[in-house]
Amino acid sequence: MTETEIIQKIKTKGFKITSQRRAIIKALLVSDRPPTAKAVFEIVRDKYPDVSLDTVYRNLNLLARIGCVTKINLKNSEKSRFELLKHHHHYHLVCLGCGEAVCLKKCLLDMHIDVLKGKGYKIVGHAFEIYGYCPSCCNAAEKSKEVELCVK
Amino acid sequence: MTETEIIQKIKTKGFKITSQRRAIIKALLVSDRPPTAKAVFEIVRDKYPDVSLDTVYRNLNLLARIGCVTKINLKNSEKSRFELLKHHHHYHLVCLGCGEAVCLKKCLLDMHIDVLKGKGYKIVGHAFEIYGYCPSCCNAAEKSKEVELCVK
DNA sequence: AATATAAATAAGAACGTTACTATTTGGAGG
DNA sequence: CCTCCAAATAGTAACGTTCTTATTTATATT
Repeated sequence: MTETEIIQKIKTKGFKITSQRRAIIKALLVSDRPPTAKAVFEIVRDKYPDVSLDTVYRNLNLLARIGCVTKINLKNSEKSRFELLKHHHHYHLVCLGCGEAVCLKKCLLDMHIDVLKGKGYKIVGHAFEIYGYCPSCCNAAEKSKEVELCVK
Repeated sequence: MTETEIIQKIKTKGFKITSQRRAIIKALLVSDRPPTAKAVFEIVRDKYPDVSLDTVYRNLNLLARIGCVTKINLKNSEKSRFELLKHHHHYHLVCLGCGEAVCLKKCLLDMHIDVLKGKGYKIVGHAFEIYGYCPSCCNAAEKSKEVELCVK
């Protein structure tokens, strides 16, 4: 999404445009990979030294709620990352070793979602992530006695 | 899983059996719905007043890593819950209004997982949750200007 | 049974994120 | 251009979870 589209959406929803909010959106746009809240905070602070971390979180979560941003919540207590909504949203296999994400085609949620919508549910989001180790990390993992397949 | 099976698995993996660890497993077994870490902590503390919350977390996470427990990480910063592994694992639609979870049949992950395993990935877990509002909560949600479908 | 060692523990600090409160600000209507 | 009010903000406290460190404990080996 472009800055203009995001601003437009915020206005449509009845929220206000503040300078901090603009700066947070810009920070998302200039980040190459989905940034953490703290990374956004540091970018915004260059221009607005008094901005609070709370403001950054509040706005990132707002953008997620109105559908401009996807909040990527990896398990294992890693920090959340905030990804600008792409038109072709997809899912990932996240390697717990190196952190790299392999893209998966989206092809399996629609059935459930359609059924639920038909029954009067309102769907606002979903999480679908597979966790594991990529081949090059498997050697290291092999030495650990903890690693095991959860899904047969 | 039974207590004996869990203990056996811990031993197999080379970890030790401590009294706190036993008490944590028992707490999982007596809980009707998957408990939070704090709930486990309070049960265990009845018998071991000096147990630390850290110990509870450490052990619950260990049980998750060795495949005895599923860690349920709802978005929106709710607390994690820890569910003893059932043989027929399934997924949920979690209502953000009332918190109720509707069970979904498991029928869609296997394809991806098989492909990945064929390529040498080691799968240790996954997250699959749909977030939204159930019909009876939709009325309340209707009044909010924030609610919107993310998935068309 | 005594010993050695890796693992587990308690206590508290640290981290990521959200909640609270008093103050400031955007933007709609006069 | 003013006024007004809901919304947004900064600052800080609180919450859930993990990390660090020094101490204790479980288990294997003698």
